[in-house]
Amino acid sequence: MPRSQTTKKPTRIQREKTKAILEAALDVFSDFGFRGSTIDMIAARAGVSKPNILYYFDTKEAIHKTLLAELLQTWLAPLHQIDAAGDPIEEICGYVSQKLKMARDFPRESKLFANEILQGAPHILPEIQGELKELTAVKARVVSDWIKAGKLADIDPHHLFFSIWATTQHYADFDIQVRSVLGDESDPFASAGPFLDKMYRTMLRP
Amino acid sequence: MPRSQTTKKPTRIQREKTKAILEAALDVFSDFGFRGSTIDMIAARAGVSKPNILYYFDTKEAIHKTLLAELLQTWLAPLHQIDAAGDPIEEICGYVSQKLKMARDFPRESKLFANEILQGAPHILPEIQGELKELTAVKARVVSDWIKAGKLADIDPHHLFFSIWATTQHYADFDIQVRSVLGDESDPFASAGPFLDKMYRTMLRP
DNA sequence: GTCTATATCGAGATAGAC
DNA sequence: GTCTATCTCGATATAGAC
Repeated sequence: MPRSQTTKKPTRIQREKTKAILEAALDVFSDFGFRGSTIDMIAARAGVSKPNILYYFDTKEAIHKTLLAELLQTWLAPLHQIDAAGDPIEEICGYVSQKLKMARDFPRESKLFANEILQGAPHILPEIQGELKELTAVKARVVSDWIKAGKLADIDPHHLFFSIWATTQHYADFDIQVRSVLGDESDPFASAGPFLDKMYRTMLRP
Repeated sequence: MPRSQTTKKPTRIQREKTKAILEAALDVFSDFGFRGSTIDMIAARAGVSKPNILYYFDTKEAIHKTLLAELLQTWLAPLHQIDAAGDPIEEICGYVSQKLKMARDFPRESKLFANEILQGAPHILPEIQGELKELTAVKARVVSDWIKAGKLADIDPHHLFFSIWATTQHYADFDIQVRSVLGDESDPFASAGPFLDKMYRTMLRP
C-alpha cells in the first residue's frame, strides 16, 4: 500500500501501473494544462479507475510534480553536452539540432514545460533559479571564452541560448500554428532543421 | 439591459465597466489560462461583484472570446506593415523590433495568445487557419521576391517568420525563466534588442 | 489492491430583492 | 443595474465493501 510512497520495494504490477498513469497524465497535462486536466481524463486514458489513481498518487498535484521532476533532467541533458574542447560552431549547431530533435520526439514534455513556465513556474521555480541558471551560466562562460579566442562572432551568450530555446521549442509548443500556416502537406521539423542550422552557422561565424 | 448585448447604444457607465472587466480578465487569463481562471478572481480584480460580471457578459467564455478577438488584430498589425517597396533588411529588422516592443509593452496579450495556441487554439483556430495563414503567405511571397532579386540571403521565408515570432514572444511568455537566468539586475528587453537586430542583419545579408 | 458509492467543495450561473 | 442568496454541477478526495 503506497499511499504516501512508503519505503517498500514496488512490485512489477505497481511499477507498470505507476508508469501507465504517468504516461496518461503526460498526455493530458500537456494538452490541457494542470487546472484544465481532471483525474477522470487521466484515469480514462490510463485505463484505470479514478480511486485507483489516488491509491498510487496521493493527489493530482503529486502526479504533476513527479512528471516535472523527471522532465527537467531530460531537458538539461543536451546543454550538459556542450564541450568546451570541441569546435565552437559544431558544438552549438549540434546543440540546436539536439534541441530540435527533442521538440520533435518529446512534444508533450515540451508543452508541459511551456505550460509551467507560462504560468510563472509555480512548481519548478527553485530548479529554474538553481540548476538551470547555474548550468546556463557555466555554458555561457564557455561561449564567452570562444568569442574572446576569436572563434565565434561577438554575440551575447545568454541571449544566444534564449534564441535557441525559443526557436526549437516553438515547433512543439506552437505546432498547431506552425502546421496551420504551412498547411498540412509537409513535416515542419524536416524543413526547420536546415533552416536553423544555416541561421546559426551564419550568425556565429567570426 | 445588455444580457446578450442587444442592439442598444451603451451608456458611459456601461462602457467603463465593460472595459474594467476586460482589463481584469486579461490580467487573470494571461496568468492562469482559461481553465485556471475563475470569475471570482476577475470580479475581485475589477472591483465588481460576480453577478455583475455575468450581467455584462453572459458567460466566462464570452469574456475570453472578446479578448481574443481584439487580440488578433493587434497581433497582426506589425506584419501588415512590412512593405515590399522598402529596403528588405530594414523592413524585416523593423518588424523584429516592433514585435519585441509589443512583447515588452503587451506581455499579457502575448501570454493570452501563447496559452491559447499551446492548448491547440480551441477558440481561435479558424482565424489562425484563415487570416494569419493568408497574411503570412502574402508576406512570405514578398520575402521570396526579395531573395530572388538577390537582396536577401536564401532562407525559408516561413521559418524566418516562425523564428521571429518565437524569439520575440519568448521574452514575454517565458519571462520568469529569462529573468531567473539573467538575474534580476538588468532589463532583458534592453539587451535583447541589439542581439536580435544583429542576429537578423547577419543572417539576412545576401 | 481495486472497486462502488459518497462526502465535500469550489465555481459557473440564476433568482429575486432593492 | 446591482446586490445577496442560492441552485447546480463537476471534480477532488475518501469510506468502506469485496
